[in-house]
Amino acid sequence: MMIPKETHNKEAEVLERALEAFNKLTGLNFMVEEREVDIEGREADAIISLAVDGKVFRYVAEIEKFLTPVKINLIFLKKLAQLHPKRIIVTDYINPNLAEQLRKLDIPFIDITGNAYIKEPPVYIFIKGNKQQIEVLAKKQKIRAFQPTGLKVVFAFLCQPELVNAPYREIAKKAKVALGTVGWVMRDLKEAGFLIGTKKRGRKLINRRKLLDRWVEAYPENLRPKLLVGRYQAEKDDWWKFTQIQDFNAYWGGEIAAAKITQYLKPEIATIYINDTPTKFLLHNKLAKKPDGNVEILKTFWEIDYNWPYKDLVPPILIYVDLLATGDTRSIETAQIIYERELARLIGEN
DNA sequence: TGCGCAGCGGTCGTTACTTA
DNA sequence: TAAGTAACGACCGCTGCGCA
Repeated sequence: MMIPKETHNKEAEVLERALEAFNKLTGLNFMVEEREVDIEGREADAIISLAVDGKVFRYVAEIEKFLTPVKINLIFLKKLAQLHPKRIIVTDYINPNLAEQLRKLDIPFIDITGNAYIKEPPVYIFIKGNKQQIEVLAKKQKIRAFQPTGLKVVFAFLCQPELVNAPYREIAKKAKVALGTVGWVMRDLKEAGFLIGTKKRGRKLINRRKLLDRWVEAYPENLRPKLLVGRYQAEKDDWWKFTQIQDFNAYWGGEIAAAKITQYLKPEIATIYINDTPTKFLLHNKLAKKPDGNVEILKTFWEIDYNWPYKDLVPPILIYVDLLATGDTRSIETAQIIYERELARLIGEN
């Protein structure tokens, strides 16, 4: 995929400034050894090294802008999969919550305000709480493909890649969006390097893994909150084992769906996607409204018939993203299992 | 300091027009 | 005639200002 020169310059600036801030604050010397290197067939932003007491620690620097909790969980997944040994996140700003999350997952980072986490025994550095600088390096671009309606279209494409060759009207129907939206999303996906071709020559979705990552980052922020009907509390923990969810025109998502597929997880939060108003479902399962309850009900947003044997579960992409959004280690590990079993073939990694 | 209102900008749906 | 594009308007959310 072609990456604009401007993007490279901004990433280089983030790296320079993060190293400068770290060195100034700690008195140590982090330096760039190589830029844009090929590591195990994947392009990495840079190799940086830190020399302490005659020892040199080398890291693959991954320059990330606008870090979110879900993005961190994705990074953790790659760490689990051992895609890059010893990677360090270099970013513009890490707030104290994100810093704690990174430390818990043992992911090293530095940012341009001097926040940092490095654990290389006997070296241990953890700096958080440095305030974000007012000037912003780059404004977060609003791309329609990753706005609420765009996310619905991209979800339909990820679940049914052949849908990109359907007429816009059919895409609009399957993704439950307006016709005009499809045109905007197609344009965005082409510009971002996720779609090639024309209706005449045939369109094709490319860089699907990266597209999935972008969707997973954007969904919890831009679409999921709009789907939430409410949170509820059940009388018993195992209530869900006795419910035929299809009778209510609904699907299990998140931890319950993951538990049913993998038997690896003991569900703590029940996520339900429902087509109709949930009144009958609530009454039947004796669910009471509670803001911090462990049952969350969301509206469905797709009309595609996903081809897999679990008719009472949401498509696996949705299970994957809901697990990543919960954030605990076991859920992230389960997300990785779902990815390997159900998603890798879908996005063409096998 | 907190609340409410107004204005503005962005998003998205509808519809009409263009193109093949 | 079907499919894609563009224009327009409605709606929603954010921000800033004024008032209590």
